[in-house]
Order: sequence, then structure tokens, then C-alpha cells
Amino acid sequence: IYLSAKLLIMYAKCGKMSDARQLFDEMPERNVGSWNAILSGHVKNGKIEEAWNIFDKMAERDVVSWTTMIGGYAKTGKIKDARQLFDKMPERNVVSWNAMITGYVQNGMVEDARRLFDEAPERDVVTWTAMVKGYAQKGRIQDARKFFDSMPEKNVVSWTVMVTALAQNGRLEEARVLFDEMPDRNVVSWTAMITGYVQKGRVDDARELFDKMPERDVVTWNAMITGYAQNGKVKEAQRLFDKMT
RNA sequence: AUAUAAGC
Repeated sequence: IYLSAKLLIMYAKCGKMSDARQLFDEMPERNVGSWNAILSGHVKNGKIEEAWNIFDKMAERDVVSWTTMIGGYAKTGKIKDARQLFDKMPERNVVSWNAMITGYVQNGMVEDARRLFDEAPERDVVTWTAMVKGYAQKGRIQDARKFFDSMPEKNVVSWTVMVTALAQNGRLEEARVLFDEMPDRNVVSWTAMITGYVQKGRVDDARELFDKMPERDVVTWNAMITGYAQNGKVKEAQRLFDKMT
């Protein structure tokens, strides 16, 4: 059963929902977990109406099923539907609250997110990070920073969100200070800082970080190469592109 | 096995 569920997820990741459906229909035993797997597959492929039909048919739903649907509606901009489900669900955990809060953030509704944040019976690092991101994308950097500084615990994602917030709002020096203070950095953190420099035309600072970082992925290479290109350094872009292969 | 946050 668990193996089949893994297969379902694999199919879903490749967008092969019809294969997933067939496998699911042939499964001898379907528990709420396998139903959730197929539900999640449809949501990930943007098939929200299909997902609803499945959800509606499910004999048994758990907190994961409900939360999957909330995330699906939120991502497709149907925030009101998401909220209706959220209000209707029989029990919630911190992930359900987070899904609803990040749903508001994704739809630019940071005040609604804040209201829910205040109401939430429990908050974790995801809850807090979502609020930092919510204020940051509204340009409300000092509110974002206030939340960031109040966080009971931070991880590499929270740090990276805050660094990105500062960098995207042109506050590169502050971003760099924070970047240097990070207890851990990963490839996303490095790339966020590089992108910040590139957007301000500071390709040499970007390149310094690029050379210093322990590992690069396709997003990093792309940021650096297009950074050169957009700043008129076509030769450098070409040279780096060749180095990549 | 399945749900929520970061660089595009």
C-alpha cells in the first residue's frame, strides 16, 4: 500500500495523472492515505475541480485531506473557498493554520494573514516565516523585520526570506550584514544574495559570492549569467556559460 | 505513503 502511494506521488510529479488514476483505480486497498496521495497529485497539477470531486467522494477525510484542499484553493486564487473549508474542517493542526495563513500571503492579503496569526492556537517557524514574507512582499520591511526579530526560533528559510526581503527592496548593505550573520546558508541563500547584487548592477560583488559559494545549482548559474548579460557584460556571460558545461 | 514557508 505504501509502495503504491509512492508510485502515485511519482506519477503526480511527472504530471501523469491519468496513469496515477489508473493505478489508484486498480489498487486493492485504498485507505485515507492513498486517497490523500491522489488528491495531492491533482492539486499539484492544478486540477482543483477534479480534486474537489475526489475530496467530495471520499468516505473518510483526515486533517491532511482538508489541508490539501485549502492549499489547492489558495494557490489558485480561490481564497474564499479555502477559508470556507478552513472554517468547516472538524479539526485543525498547526499545518492547517499555516496553509490558510500562507494562502492569504500568496494572495497579497497580509492583514487577513495577520488576523489569523493572532488567532492561531499554535505557531511554528513556518507560521512566523510566512508573516515575514507577507510583510516583505508588501514592501513593509520594518514590519517584516519586527516579526523576524521576534521569532522564537529561526531556520535557514526564515533567514533567507529576510535577506531576500532586504535585497529586493534595495537595502543591499543590510541584506549583506544579515547574510554574513546567518548561522547556516544553503544554495538558496547564496543565490538570493547574488540576485540582489545583480539587480542593482553590482555584478562584481555577485561574482565574488558566486566564486566563494560551496555549491551552485541551475538557478545560481542562471542568475549569474543573465546578470552579466543584463548589465551589458556579454563576454563575461558567454565565458561563464562555457564554464558551466 | 499524503498537507503548509525561501532564490525564478
